[in-house]
Amino acid sequence: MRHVSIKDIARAAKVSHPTVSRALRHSPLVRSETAKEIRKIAETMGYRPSAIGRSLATRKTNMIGVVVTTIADPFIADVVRGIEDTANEFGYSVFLANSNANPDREIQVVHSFHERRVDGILVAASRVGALYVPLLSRLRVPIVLINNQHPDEPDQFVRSVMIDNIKASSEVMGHLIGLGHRRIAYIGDKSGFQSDTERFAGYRRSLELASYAFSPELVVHGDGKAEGGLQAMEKLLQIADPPTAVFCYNDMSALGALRTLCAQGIKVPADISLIGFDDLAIASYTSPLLTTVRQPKQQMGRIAMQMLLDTFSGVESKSSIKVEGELILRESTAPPSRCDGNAN
Amino acid sequence: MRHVSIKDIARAAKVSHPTVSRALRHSPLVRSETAKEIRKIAETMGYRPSAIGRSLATRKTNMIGVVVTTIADPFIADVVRGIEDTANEFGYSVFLANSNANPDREIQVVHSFHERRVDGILVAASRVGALYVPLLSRLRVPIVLINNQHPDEPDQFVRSVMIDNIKASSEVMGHLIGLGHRRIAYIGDKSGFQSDTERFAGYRRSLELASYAFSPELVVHGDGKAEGGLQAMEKLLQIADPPTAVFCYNDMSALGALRTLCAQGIKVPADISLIGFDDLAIASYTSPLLTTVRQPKQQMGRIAMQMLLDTFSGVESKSSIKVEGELILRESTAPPSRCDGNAN
DNA sequence: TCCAGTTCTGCACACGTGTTCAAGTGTTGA
DNA sequence: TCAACACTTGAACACGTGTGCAGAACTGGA
Repeated sequence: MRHVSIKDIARAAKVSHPTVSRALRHSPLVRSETAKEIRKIAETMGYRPSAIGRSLATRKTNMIGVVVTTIADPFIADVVRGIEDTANEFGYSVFLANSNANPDREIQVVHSFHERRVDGILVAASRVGALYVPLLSRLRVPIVLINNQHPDEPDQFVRSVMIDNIKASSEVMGHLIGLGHRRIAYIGDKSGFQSDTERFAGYRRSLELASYAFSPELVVHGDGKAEGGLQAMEKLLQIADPPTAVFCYNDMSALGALRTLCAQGIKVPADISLIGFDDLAIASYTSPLLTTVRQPKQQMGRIAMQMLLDTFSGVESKSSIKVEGELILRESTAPPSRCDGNAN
Repeated sequence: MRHVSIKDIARAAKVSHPTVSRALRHSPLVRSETAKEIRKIAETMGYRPSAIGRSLATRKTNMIGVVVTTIADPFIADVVRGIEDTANEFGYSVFLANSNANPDREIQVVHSFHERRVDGILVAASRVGALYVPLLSRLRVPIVLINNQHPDEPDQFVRSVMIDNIKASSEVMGHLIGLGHRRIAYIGDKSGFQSDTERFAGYRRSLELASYAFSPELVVHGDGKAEGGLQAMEKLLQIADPPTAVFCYNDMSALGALRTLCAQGIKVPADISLIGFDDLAIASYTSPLLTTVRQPKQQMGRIAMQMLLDTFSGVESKSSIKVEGELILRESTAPPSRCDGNAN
């Protein structure tokens, strides 16, 4: 016999297994001396109740599934940390699954979570395919999306927590415009991601509010990673009238952009101002230190998990929560040095 | 009824549930037309077998537990990615648990994994407490430690995969010494971690082989994170005869050190050479690009998971695997510029 | 001593699956 | 026609836990 079971201690304590079950769960239905004795024996025998057996009986697994694009993304890693902390605190275990942005893999992950009968699912992937959420929602399992507004009509099973991208984006632009920049570029993620779309919307709207021209050539798409930012910046430097400031979709892109600038001997912020998004740990260790928007990453994870817990306990809660970003001014932005091409 | 069970399709197909079980598992014991019919019905009814029920019957959960110090560490995140990829490929799901280097939490995690009856455990934490491994090994569950040699006597349940620290460390020192450096500092992790101890041992031995003096003031302990590297570097710059080269325990420490150097206007590598360990993605985006030792992080995760799979299938395999690091020469090292203090 | 009420305990079943074994059906050859 | 055999199926049980319900044991009062 591999593991000691409830019946083993029942035998040792000369009682029936339901009595053991009750004693260990501190049920008032069992005489306190008996309970104490049983607990002592269980302790001695190193008994640990099987979550498998319990799950089968209670139809609750106390497990949640977390699907991420890749855990190697520092932003996601921080979110997952918040999730896991909270989950652990409330006795839940988390399954981690990387989708690698691969649709087949995503479907496989959903099936896997389904078969394991997770109590809830958290999604911290940059993209939620059209196929994906419907598939998830058919599971009739509570789901919370992180930085991924649900595209379809409201669904009783799908909730979300996200950052107020438009507002944060407007603050970024307000800062740059306030410094005197007029030719401001935007380095985005791959198109189609909600976060990117919204941050870009804030960028565009800020230009309009300031009555500055929108130049399509100043918008370049990266891939949300350093390499994409690096290449995007190279493109921006090739245009006839390059920008004096660059707003990057996220810090990793900014890091890549910074690399390109540094390699070409362009000074930041003297020649070009650079601003990121996320406030990854690394943004405090670049040269110059990166001005960026702080996302409460870990807290977003905690909130998402808490929303799930609320759903489990039947607590009424909002189906969507928006958190605020915070503009962190460091060293990578300054007033433009050279004369603006189209000054009036 | 919440989920459709095997009995539901048995009823629908007018057969008994064992037949359904066999049909779905493609057992040759069931007539092929019957099996086909059953599978069709199962498909239609959206049936997904319950892993809970299956686990109870088979006494295998196809789940593994992964305990890490914190998933926010980029090195660990990459290792976990390799683990999860391989696990997923073979139908295993992974539980992720952050210990946060908190002993209470570690014990809790072990209990949690035990109750969930995971088939195996992977540990990618920087430190394995004296309390920790014995507790784990009492579970009689296969364990693979990553970059954490098991301290005690050989244990049939505990295996390990790790990088050859001494060799890599010697290569680093060989490179620096070859460039002409004599005063080489070492910025370590917190004391007591095996990786740190071994890398330091390589450092020390290389000095001896070159017949260079070992100066205790050139050894400073950080915390394995950027902040620790930053502070350690500040200390090194305060000593009377500062080093001409610094070997950092890992890239995060190097990043912090680089920040200090940059802030004080010290040029890398012109004034001081800097070298890291890990080859995190970010090492390719610093200024200057960081010379470092590449650890095959994702591959180490894959190997560790594969060792676990081998154990499950009873394949004989080594109880300890050592992988090689690779010195990646980039821009942060150069010959020393100033005269060595104690030239002979 | 007996009865009613309270406190405690165990039987039986449920949860969803896999497996052993016996029995059923059909086929072939004598 | 019957036996031997292969093929197919289902009854029964196991895995480990939780729970409704009946009944046992105990307590207190008349």
